[in-house]
Amino acid sequence: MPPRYDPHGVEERWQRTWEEEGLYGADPDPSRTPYVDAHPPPNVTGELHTGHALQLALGDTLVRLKRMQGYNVLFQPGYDHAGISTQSVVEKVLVAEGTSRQELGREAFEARVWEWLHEYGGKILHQFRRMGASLDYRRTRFTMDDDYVRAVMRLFVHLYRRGWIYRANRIINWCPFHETSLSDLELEHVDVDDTLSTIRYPLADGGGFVAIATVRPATIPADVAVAVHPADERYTHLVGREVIVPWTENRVPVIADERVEREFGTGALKITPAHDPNDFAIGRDHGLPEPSCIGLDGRVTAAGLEGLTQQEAAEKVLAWCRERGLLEKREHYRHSVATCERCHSRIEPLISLQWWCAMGELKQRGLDALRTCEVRFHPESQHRFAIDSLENAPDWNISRQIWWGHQIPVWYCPEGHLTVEETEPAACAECGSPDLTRETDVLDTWFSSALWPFATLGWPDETPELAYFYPGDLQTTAREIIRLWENRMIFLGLELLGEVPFRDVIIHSTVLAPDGRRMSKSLGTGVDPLQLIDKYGTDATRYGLMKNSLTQDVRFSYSAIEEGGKLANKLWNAARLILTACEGAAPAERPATLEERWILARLSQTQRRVEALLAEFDFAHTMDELYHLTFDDFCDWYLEAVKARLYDGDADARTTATAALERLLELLHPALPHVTEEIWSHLPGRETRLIVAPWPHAGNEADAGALARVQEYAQVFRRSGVVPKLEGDEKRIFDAVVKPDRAPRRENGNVDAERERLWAEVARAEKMLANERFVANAPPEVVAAEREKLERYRRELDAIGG
RNA sequence: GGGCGGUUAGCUCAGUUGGGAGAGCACCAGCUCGACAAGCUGGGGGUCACUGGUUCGAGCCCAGUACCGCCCACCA
Repeated sequence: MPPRYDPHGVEERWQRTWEEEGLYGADPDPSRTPYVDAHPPPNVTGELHTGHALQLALGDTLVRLKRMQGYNVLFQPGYDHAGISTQSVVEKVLVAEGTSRQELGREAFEARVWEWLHEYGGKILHQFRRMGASLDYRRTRFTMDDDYVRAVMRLFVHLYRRGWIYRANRIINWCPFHETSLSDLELEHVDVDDTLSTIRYPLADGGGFVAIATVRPATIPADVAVAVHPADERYTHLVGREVIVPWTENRVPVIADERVEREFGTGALKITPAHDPNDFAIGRDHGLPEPSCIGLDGRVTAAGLEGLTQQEAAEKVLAWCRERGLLEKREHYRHSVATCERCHSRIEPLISLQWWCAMGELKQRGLDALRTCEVRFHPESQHRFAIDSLENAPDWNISRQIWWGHQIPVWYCPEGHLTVEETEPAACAECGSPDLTRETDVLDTWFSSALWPFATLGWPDETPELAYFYPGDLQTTAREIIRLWENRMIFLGLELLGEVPFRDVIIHSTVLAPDGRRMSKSLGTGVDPLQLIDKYGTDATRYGLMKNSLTQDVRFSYSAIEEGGKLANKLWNAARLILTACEGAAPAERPATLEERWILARLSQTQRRVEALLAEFDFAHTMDELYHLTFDDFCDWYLEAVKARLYDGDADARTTATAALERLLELLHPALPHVTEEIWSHLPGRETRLIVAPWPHAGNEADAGALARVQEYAQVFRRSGVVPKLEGDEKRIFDAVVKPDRAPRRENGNVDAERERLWAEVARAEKMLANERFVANAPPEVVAAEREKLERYRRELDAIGG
């Protein structure tokens, strides 16, 4: 065993060994209790980032604990086909090759995507392996696998027959680059500098005008009304009259609606239902028409402006207004606009025929499960957020106009009848026409992701896996996908299988860059976890990420990773001492010494503490406990106390030390799997791997405080230089650990300073105890604790001759 | 605008029903004593963001303010 622990090579070797020996695998076994964590499938084109790394560290730590505790653990891996993301990546390749998706045509494009995926996709699961994630890789699933596609089709047909899927014209977010609709959740809002124009709409019956403010004059040709707030006295006399829209010179009504902000602009709002979500809602409620003046390519279609960009059209319209004295003013205006989160094109709100999933009953079932805590989000604040999100969930736009994805299983006949089947029907269900055309839209990626916890187990077939592993137990995810994913898995699990897919959802912290900003490639603030693994090792990276994971947002910290590296090295050297000090010593029989009873008690105590912390998913404090157990208790006190006997060849000391080390390794394994398994393999007589070693039973903790007095006196000695009066075992341990004869000589000043400090403490405690109100009002145990402290300070003062 | 989190040592963060301000890193000093210099021991360093309140006593509880951040919404 070399004097330094080097994770390189060791970690990858164990990752291979565990997987090859089938120790990650889980199969149905009715004699054992299952524990299931269906890990969020990353994008098939994705790369490991710190969010994944933290997510894996948390999930894997818990799953390893459960495995040791005897559960039949299924940690489910897989990929998501990630519709728009993947299509974008491949399209970029095509552009670089001088061709395009349109040129290839749909079928060839899809083939090309598969080709690309076979070559470049799916690398991220190899990166998951580098995190030591004990996923059952044999069971890797892809949301475009044949079986999975069948599950998605079944879901669509199921929901359609339930009457919850419908087709309707609504205003949607249109991405002109990807040429598809996007859900609200796929947008990114960015601030832009813009111009706010105030334009006068003359009253049709003469006698003045109404001025409105707009940032999009190009949409004026599609105006169908001007709206004012019903309580706005400036305008009440105009409601019901008509104004003339510039450029088109159409007559439109002035209407009253409470959604108009009186304070913004002039307090009057032009209504363009076809190109603004808010206007769309107002228009529908007032029964207004919905003419359009902008096409799918983002260009203007209005009469006289055909084919112009919106910028060009705006200038023409504004010039028209200026000539007629209708342009009141133009001013700089900074506001946020919606962009596509993938390509950052500006989103066009358009009215379009789309497929929708009604949320009514599904939402209700999900809410019931959340409110009764059948599923619990952790921390509690995220549980409330999940409920709020679901309560406010609008109907779900499930169709996308892209090519990479699950094509919607709807066929149209020439008569316009719809046939909805899982597989291609021979004829129209209504008129029998064999002339069928399939819907070209594909489904929203999250529609298929929502099946993950059960489609991975074989649903809709009644497989042994589904029967045994469903419902699962755990989900570990990021905050931003609670609405996109978690809530939908919950209500679909209830709808399709009658049970929630998991009990607990850990919402982990967001890892911010060291400077406190969001980690992002474009800001250059990202930290690459693979580089961390290369530099510090996987165990250190896992430890460091989990150490700082307590609050909602947490800054990345290199020093926390380094701390993990030190912990691994410390452990390594503790093992080196125990294993090399007295090789080949003969066994003997003697009662356990004070320090031996103490360390075993401390190990049990920490174990129970760790179990309690992990039951509450408190990983940060778990790391803290493990660190101090290893450094302070195990190395600095216990090993220092028994070291001499180990070198003297005391076989009992070695036996106990090895047993204590085993316990320590077991406690540390879930968090630091590699270094612990490596040390474990050096222990004599190992028959099983640590990864599947049984989690220990908590033992006797009576002696956990046995060294308290020695530790107190060590403090006093180290500060004052006065050797305390101790006897027997206590003196022996004190001498071995503190080594008073080797300590540097102290000047009298040290004694005086320590004496002064203790006197101050005594005075403070005496004052508190003399305070009648304190003694009367404070809880008895607090008063008792204060008396104990006072006694301790007096004892320590006595020890240094105060 | 809404929701949530944060503000404690130079940095990253703990601080468990209110009762002696902590850890790791960094810094300084001393230790090569048969595991580990990625070590051991000690030390310096804090107006616990601010204001007010409750209390014998507040980092912690209450009210308010400021600033930082994450998520959501979108007033055209």
